[in-house]
Amino acid sequence: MASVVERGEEVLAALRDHAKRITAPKRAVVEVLVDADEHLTADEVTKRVQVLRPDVSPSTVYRILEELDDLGLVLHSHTGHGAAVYHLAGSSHSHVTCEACQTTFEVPAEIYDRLARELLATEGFELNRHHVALSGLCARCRGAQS
Amino acid sequence: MASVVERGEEVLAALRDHAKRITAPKRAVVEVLVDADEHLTADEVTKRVQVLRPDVSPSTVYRILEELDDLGLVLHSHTGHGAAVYHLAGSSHSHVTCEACQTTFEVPAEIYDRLARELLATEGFELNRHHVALSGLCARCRGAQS
DNA sequence: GTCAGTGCAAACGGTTTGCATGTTT
DNA sequence: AAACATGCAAACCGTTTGCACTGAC
Repeated sequence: MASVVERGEEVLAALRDHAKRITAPKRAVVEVLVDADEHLTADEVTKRVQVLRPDVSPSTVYRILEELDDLGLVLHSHTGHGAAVYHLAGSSHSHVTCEACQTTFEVPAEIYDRLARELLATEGFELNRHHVALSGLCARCRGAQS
Repeated sequence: MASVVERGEEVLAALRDHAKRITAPKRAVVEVLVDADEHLTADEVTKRVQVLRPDVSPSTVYRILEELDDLGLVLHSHTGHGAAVYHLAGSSHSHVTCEACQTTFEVPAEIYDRLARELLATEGFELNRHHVALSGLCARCRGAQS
């Protein structure tokens, strides 16, 4: 596993390779994403970026996230409630979001394998494992149910 | 399979049972949903309702859809792009949405069964099969890819 | 007559965009 | 210097809400 610094450098190198300019806001966004353990909304990314660089604007963060997304360096997923969440591309994973507490969890992408195969075989539908988070109840909220 | 008229009456009866009032806008929304073959966004429902009753407002349609949803008479699902889609509750189904053409398709809920079992066993996560639509490429768009 | 339901308009959250300015190359 | 990236503010889409009024019961 690459170190945090290495991952950040990789991302910046990929930007350079695609003839994108390396700017202070981009460095900050990449740093925030590399350091993030969880999945962050654009707004959370913005807030963390602004700790480092107070005058980076939300729209710039959106534009940077979109650029990184287009290059496949970042993935976003929709949770069926509220804002999309972003994270660095890397290990193949999928998401599930708890309808009660709104937490998004990663689950191994392999769990989708059979589903993906069946969808392809029966419907000709090619599943994108990361673009939406499945919805349901997490263990904790399931336990806490009234 | 109940006829279109019967389904509408069932829904209205359920409203009555829950001490909800039966109003012209509600009748129109139910009629639109019963007649709809596809999955409709709130906006599409509104437009169709307004053919019957021009001064039903969008907010009323949202409120009615929410009421029907709360009572389990209507289901909505989020597609990872744009507006949520609504349809009458009934046969158990799940949805997949094509990222290219934005069409939402129904697929048998049983396709999710193994996934649901594995999520429950390994993560303690209880899948809600209808609340989000899986994302990917439909057969047609997969073929048309450049 | 009462109260739930409605229409309207305004607010909302999340995201995108136009434009003038700033910064990387 | 040229092109791209940024900040700001305004627009945008989908949805929700406050309020005064209407209509179902």
